[in-house]
Amino acid sequence: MADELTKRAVDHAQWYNDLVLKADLAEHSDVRGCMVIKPHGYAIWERMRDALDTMFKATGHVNAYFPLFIPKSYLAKEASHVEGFAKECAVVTHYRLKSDPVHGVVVDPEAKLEEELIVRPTSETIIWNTYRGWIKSYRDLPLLVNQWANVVRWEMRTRLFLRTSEFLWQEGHTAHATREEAEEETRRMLDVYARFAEEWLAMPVIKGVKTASERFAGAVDTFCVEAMMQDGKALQAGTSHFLGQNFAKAFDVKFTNRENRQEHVWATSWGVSTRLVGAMILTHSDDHGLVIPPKLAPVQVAIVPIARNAEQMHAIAAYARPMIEALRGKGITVKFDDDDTKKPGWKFAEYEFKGYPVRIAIGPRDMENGTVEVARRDTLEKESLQVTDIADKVEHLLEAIQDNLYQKALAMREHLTRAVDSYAEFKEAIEEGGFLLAHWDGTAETEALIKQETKATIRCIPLDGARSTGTCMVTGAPSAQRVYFARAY
RNA sequence: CGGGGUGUAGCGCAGUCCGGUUAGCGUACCUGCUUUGGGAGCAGGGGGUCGCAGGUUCGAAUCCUGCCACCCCGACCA
Repeated sequence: MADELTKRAVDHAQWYNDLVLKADLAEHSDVRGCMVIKPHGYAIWERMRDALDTMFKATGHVNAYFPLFIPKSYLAKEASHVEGFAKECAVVTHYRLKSDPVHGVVVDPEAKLEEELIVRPTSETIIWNTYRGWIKSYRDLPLLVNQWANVVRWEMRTRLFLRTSEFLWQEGHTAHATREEAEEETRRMLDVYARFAEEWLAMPVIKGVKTASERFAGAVDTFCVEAMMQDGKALQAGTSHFLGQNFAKAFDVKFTNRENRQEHVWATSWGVSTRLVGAMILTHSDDHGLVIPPKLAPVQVAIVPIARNAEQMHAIAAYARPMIEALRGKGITVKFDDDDTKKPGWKFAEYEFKGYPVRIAIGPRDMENGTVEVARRDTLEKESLQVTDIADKVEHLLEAIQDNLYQKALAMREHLTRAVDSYAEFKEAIEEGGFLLAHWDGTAETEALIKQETKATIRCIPLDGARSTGTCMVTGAPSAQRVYFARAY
C-alpha cells in the first residue's frame, strides 16, 4: 500500500513536470534549484500580477523597492525570524574574483566582506530597518507599502513553480498605530487573496489561521488561503501575517501618538508568489494538457486558418478581419495564426496543450457557409457558429468557461472534503487524499504525532462556516471546532 | 550528510555484463517533392570531447582507480 502510494505520488510529480515543460511554461535552469520562466508562463504571471496590483492599489497600497541584500546582523535581530530562515539562506561572503593560473578564476580571498550579506528570503528585516527612519509620528501612519521582488530560499528539494530556490512574489509590509488596525489589515489582505483566487484563478480557497507550528517565523498570527489540488494534496496559496510589535521592537520603530507618548508600531506582512501559477496548473489541467482560466490567459482566442495555399490564406484573413476587430473591440485578446510552417492539426494540438480557452478554425467550408468553428478548451466541445455576431458569443463563452472552471474546481474540492471522527477513520481516509475535517485538542504534541504517523498537517483552523464542539480524535480532550487536515505540497 | 541510481547528438534512450569495422535508434532540426478540417508521407542531409582525469591493452563507451555532476528515498521545506 505504501509502495503504491509512493509510486503514484512520483507518477503525479512526473505528470506535472511534463505538463509544465510541454505547455511551454518553464524549465529547470542549470543553476541549482532555479527555474527559467518561459514567455508563455511569464505572461500568465503578468496577468496575475496586474490583477493583484490593481486590487492592492484599490485598498490604498503603494509600491516601493528595497535591497536584495540583507546584512546578517539585521536578520539576527528578531530571534524566531532568523531561526525560521537560517537553514535556507544564500550568503554573500566576497565581492571580487581574480584570475588564477591553475583554476582560471577564483574568489579573491583578499575581498572578504567584513559582514556577510544574506540574499533576502523575505524582506521584513531590511524593510523594518528602513521604516525606523520613516515613522516618527502618528501622522506617518498607516504606512501601506507593497514590493514586487524575487527572493531566494535554499530548498533541499525543488519543483517548478511550487518550490524553487529563487521565486518571484509580492510582499506587502504595513505599519499601523493600533493593534486593531493592523489586525484589520491582516484580514483585509487575506480577503483580497481569497477574492483573487476565486475570481481570477477560478480556484476556491479555505480562509483560516495557522497553528503555532505552521506559523510564519516572527508572526503573532498567520492567516492563509488553502486550496485543494486534483490529486488530493493541499496547497497554501497565500499568507497574511499579523506581526504584532515584534519587528517594531526588534528594529526600534516607535511613533509619538496623539497623547505625546512613544509607542511601538503594529505590523502586518502578506504575500503570494509564482506558486499561484502552479496552483492554476494543478487545479484545472486535464489529460489533454493545460487549462487556463480566460481571465488569466495571455491570449484568449486562437484563430487557426485552414488553407491550402497563400491565396486561400489571404482570403481567410480577409474573412476573419471584421471578426478579429470586433473581438479586440471588446478587449478580448486574439491571435490569428497564419504561420504556414505548421499544419492545422499540429496547431489544434498545440493550443490545446497550452491551454488557450477558445479556438476558432476557419476553412474554405466556413467561407462558403458564413460560419466559423468554435472550440472551448474546458469541455473540448466544438460547434459551428454564424460569423456575423460571433464576438458577442465568444465574449459570453469566455465568461461561461471562467464560471464553469470555478464550479468544477469547487465540486472537486467538495468531493475531496469530508469529516472524520475517529483517528482510525482518519488514518484510512488520509490515504485517499483530500481535506479531512477533524477535532483536535489544540496541542502541538498531538499535531506533531499526527504529522509523524500520517504525514498530514493541519492546513488551517477555518475562519468561516458553522462551528461545533467535539472531542479530539486522538486524545479525547475537548475541541472547540473542527480543523482542516491534509497532506500538502 | 546516509542509502540507491544515472551520466552516450537539443531531448529521450540502446549498446557496457562478455573490449574488436566508420558508435546506433526514436524524436527534434535542415533540403526536396507530395500533403493541409485533429500532431502528414517518402527520399536525402547535418549534428558526438560516449561526464572528467589517469591506468590496463595491439585496440576502451565497454575493464580498473580516482574525481565531478544530476536524479530518487531520508533528513529539510513560515
